Amino acid sequence: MDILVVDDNEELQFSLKNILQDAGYRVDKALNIKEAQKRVDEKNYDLILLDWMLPDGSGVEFLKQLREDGIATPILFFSSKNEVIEKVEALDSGADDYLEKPFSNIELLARIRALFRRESSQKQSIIQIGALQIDTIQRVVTVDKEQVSLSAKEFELLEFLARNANVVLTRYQILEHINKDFDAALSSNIVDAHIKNLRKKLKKPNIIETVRGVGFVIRKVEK
Amino acid sequence: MDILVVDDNEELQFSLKNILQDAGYRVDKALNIKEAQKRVDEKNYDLILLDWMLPDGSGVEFLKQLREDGIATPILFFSSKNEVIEKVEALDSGADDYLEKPFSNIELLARIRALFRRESSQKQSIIQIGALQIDTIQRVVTVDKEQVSLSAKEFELLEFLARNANVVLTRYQILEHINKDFDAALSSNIVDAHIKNLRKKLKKPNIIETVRGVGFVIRKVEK
DNA sequence: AATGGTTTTATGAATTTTTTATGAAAAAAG
DNA sequence: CTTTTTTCATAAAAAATTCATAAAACCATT
Repeated sequence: MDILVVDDNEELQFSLKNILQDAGYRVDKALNIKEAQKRVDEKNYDLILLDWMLPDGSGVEFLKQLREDGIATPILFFSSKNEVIEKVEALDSGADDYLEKPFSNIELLARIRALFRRESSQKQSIIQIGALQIDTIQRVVTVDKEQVSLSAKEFELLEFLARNANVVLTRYQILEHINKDFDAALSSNIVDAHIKNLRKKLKKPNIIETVRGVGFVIRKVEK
Repeated sequence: MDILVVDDNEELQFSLKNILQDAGYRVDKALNIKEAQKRVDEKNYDLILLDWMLPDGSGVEFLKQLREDGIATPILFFSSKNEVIEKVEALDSGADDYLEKPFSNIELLARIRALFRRESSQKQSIIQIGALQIDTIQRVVTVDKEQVSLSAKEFELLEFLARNANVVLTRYQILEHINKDFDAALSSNIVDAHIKNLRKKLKKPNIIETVRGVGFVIRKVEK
């Protein structure tokens, strides 16, 4: 597993390199976009850790360039000290994940594993749909950047809907997914009850759309 | 059920293989068009999952080649990261369905099931007739790319007409199809009422044509 | 071709039925 | 004991159906 760390802060470089190498990854470094471009041309990386701001441009620009060149390597953004990542911008530009300083080594490694986990290689650990954002590693949900506190079932239900965005899920499918043990408790309105509470907590009730006669859906483009 | 997955992204290959095998399908893989061609020559697949862009050419080219060779295996296109499928081009070239990244496992499996459910008539999960498009998995109807919101019965009725394009369906046939329980409620004008509302919602009333004395029809080439 | 009568279809509105939303209480879990 | 999950009864909303009537198409006759 080859990881390229792109950052101009040598200290951070050093500590990241240690953390990653200890975890068994091979690590190369680049101090700026120009250098990063050279590395990418030479080798196929499995992951690129990309600083948000670099001396010769913004990381987003580099990311866009990479995607235009057809390079699909997973990108994990992180911010150095006082930068704030524009999360939406990052994800929209094709980033796979991001991490804000200060971050724990455990979280960093968890996110890297999530990106590598092959069974779910396509499973993003952060799901962003409009104003809704679900961080499945930190188990944090935000709407318009405001944090929302959910119960376990509510979180599962929301994640399920979000991961299957645009697919109308029946009550049965949802129940099957959030209730491990259930013998056709079809008469119950568990799902409805959770949906109600979710809508209330999310503040924006129309994030979750009711499809009458079928079920519920979160659409990427709200109607 | 044999499925051939054609994609150069090994990670995606791996995860698709897992998903599909878990769902009970046998899966072969090909990393490029050349390899895919070889596989197809050796075995009759029930479905081919085809990446939009491949290292040795575009998926569309391969699709056209297959059709020219008289191979009618259903094709489901999908895009890898950051590619955008030209949906119309895909469907016109003989693809049966398409899926854009990121796609949910449930949607993928639903679309595959839909393709297999093609008893004799080909049952596409996306039906395109002139300006009318019906995505039966996402349950979205558009006319001239404008989304139209339909009730459950309206959707069923429209799908029924669209799936039987060019066939004039009697009120009885339609009623039989959209009403599970019905004992010859022939005196009712349920169908007429739904047709009326549908025409209004679809904006273009002549998508659904009345055949006096017989019933209704959606024609592929409007008269 | 125009007329009038007949049949068929279209439509608006009222009514009934079905489906969903919700508050609150009971049960279960932690 | 507190929080979460589930159930239940009921309110609210939406959709399906019916009904009465208007409009259109058809047909036979002049």
